[in-house]
Amino acid sequence: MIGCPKCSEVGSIMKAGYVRNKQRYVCKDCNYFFTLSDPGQVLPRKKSRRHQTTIIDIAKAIGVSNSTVSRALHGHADISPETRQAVLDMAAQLDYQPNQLAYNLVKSRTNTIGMIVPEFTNSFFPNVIIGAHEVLTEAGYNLTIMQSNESYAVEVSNTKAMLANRIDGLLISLTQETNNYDHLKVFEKRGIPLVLFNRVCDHVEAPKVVVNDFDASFSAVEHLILNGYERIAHLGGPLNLRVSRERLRGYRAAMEKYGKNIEENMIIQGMFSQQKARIYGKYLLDLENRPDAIFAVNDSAAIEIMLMALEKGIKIPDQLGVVGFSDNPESAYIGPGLTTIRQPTAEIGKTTAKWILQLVESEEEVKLPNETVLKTELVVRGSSKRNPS
Amino acid sequence: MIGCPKCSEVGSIMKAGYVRNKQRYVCKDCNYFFTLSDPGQVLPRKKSRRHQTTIIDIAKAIGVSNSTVSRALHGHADISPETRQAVLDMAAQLDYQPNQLAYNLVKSRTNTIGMIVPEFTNSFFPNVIIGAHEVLTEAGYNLTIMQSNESYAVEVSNTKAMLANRIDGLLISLTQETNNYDHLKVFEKRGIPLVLFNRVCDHVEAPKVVVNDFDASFSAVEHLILNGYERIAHLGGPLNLRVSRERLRGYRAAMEKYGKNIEENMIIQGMFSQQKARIYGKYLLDLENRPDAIFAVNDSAAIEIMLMALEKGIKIPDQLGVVGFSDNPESAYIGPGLTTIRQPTAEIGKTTAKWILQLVESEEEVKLPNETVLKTELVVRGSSKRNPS
DNA sequence: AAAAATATCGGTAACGTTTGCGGATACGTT
DNA sequence: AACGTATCCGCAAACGTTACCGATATTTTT
Repeated sequence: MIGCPKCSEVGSIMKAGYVRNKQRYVCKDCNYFFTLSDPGQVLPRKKSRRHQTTIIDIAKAIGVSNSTVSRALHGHADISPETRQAVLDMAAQLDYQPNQLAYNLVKSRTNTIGMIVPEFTNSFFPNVIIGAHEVLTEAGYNLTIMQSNESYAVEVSNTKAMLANRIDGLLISLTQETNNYDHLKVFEKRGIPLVLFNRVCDHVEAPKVVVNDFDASFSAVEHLILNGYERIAHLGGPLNLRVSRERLRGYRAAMEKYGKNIEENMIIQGMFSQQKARIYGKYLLDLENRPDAIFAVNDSAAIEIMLMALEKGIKIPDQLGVVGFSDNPESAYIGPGLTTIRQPTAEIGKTTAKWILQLVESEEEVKLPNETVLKTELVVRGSSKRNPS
Repeated sequence: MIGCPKCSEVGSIMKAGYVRNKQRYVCKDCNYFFTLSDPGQVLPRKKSRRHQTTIIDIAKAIGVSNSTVSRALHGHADISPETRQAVLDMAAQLDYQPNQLAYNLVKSRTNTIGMIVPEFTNSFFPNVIIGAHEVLTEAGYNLTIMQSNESYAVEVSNTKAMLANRIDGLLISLTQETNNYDHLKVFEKRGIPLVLFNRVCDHVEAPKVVVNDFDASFSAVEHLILNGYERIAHLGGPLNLRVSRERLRGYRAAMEKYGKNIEENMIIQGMFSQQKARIYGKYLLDLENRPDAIFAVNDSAAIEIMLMALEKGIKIPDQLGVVGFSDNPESAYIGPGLTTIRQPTAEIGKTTAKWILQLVESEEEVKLPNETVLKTELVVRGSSKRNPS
């Protein structure tokens, strides 16, 4: 028979359902519900995870309280040299590694900066990362990188993950699809600093780090014009990105300044991708009255065009001038060399990182949004060097 | 007069020093020490940090317990559809974002894989990252990347940071300086899975993902020999890395198979760096009896040599054959094109990630260390194509 | 209708730190 | 003897979640 664990009564026990597949009883006398611990059952299995030595382990080992250990490990005051040394020794002996998770939880900060980039395939973003990584590491911060893969949906999910992981600040360069910025406004609302770079937008109150796209574009097109090209096409990026708009503006401004006719069918604004570049390039080169120069939004596209021209037997730079953007490593070596705009990639990364550090480490919230414009450089190579005809 | 907070005695209170600038008292009767809370003092200042809405906020808002909210948010059973919906609605209304930190702390896992790479400047590691990133993201894991900058000290500090952040697993490619592996053995000791790739070592019990360096090297040198080159130099990497040793072995094997004399002064094993490559290249090209071909450890070095040869008026491939390793983007375009070994970079990343996922998600600890060897491909371009003389 | 099973929910220890506040001693000073 | 100062250390409450276990309320079965 079963007895009540409380009143020890035996006669008044009744079944009372199941809970988690275990028979449950109730004592009608004292109205006490209980289940019987199954003696045949294995003990609650020990955590399979190996036990990591904690502050408490150290405390027990040398007979002090955990607060003392904590203070000793962090060089606080209020502790005697002897105890401190004892703690340090024991920590080494037990191979103690602090649990950053617990630390982060209680401090509500992670010492981690998040970074979301649209792609990794061009050399641009890796180089930006190098720069940012350098100054963040220097300042004692970690860098967590995510890749949105040029997809708005992925970008949104990335920002959520960043939020959940409680990063201290976010560096982000938008995808070519991004038209809605609510996922960024969440950061404002929560007071988590944000810095945009390269692919920025105007609808978010945050510092932005960009290059002088307008000037760069202008000088590129001007360079083409001064080399005697007349009918210059522009293969641009998606217009929701400010870089694309600025580069288009620069293109138009230069054309207008020199009185060149802008043929609208020779301006293409499209997505960034190798495949699209090929399609657009083919379109331009197959025009019955094809352009004598092309200013492309990036080097990948420019190189596609150069390769295509090579196939078609179009001579570069004599019959076709080409200028790219970003100075990829391969651009220096392809054919006669690709004229392009060199961006200060590492500098962009460093500047972005410095901004976020200022924001993260400032007590006040009064930092005004600002915009840093870095300088690019026109690198003239063979693909556009022709004597003015 | 002051009364004792304990025995309410009034006559027996005496001053007993200060503690933190506050007058301290002792009751001679009950021997109770106390200080008086200063009523004029400001209340403990509110946390300046903005309050993030938590599970408890939701629970209070709709009058249930936090455990109910937790269950509702995670799609657990034991919850009615109505409550669940109410929780979900309130969560949306309060703009609740789960605190991954707390989650990680209680679960003792972070859903994050760490990755340490020696450098970012070549395209190799970024491409590996792309591959790893893809499968990890797919599996719901985050990827935290750190860069050791080819420095052993930085690598050690990186591993400590990874440990502190309680990553679930580590992917690592060693620096050229790394000779001691104690920092990796810590991971074994703690049962944290580890996968090495590319720059692996033999002294750690962990899966390794590499390419068939020996075969690749062999075929590269063989290719040179079949193109009529006789006196082939090898510009290799540091010998503590297995890749360097394997490539050297492949070089020797090919030379021996075809009965070529190996001139030991034409084998250089050195550090990876642009500067070193220039120095070693200059040495080789300045030899009074200079080699007629050079097999370099990577494309950067090979390209340095090609540029230097160009300066010196040495014709490629007629007077000098060059083969690199890794197929950087620029290699296809430089001069006559650089013959090189293409590595399946994305594949390396994916394989590495799959391994770590298996290890992380397996309950058992019995996964034997293994080694995955991926295949490379010899890409023949102009820098080595000469008819056998 | 009593007894048993089911469906929902709450209470409360963990997880590993940090930190404010106060206790306890030792020693020096009126 | 009474008081002041300084040093060192412990208590316990956070931080936000999860999960085990027990407790009701409701439905189903006998």
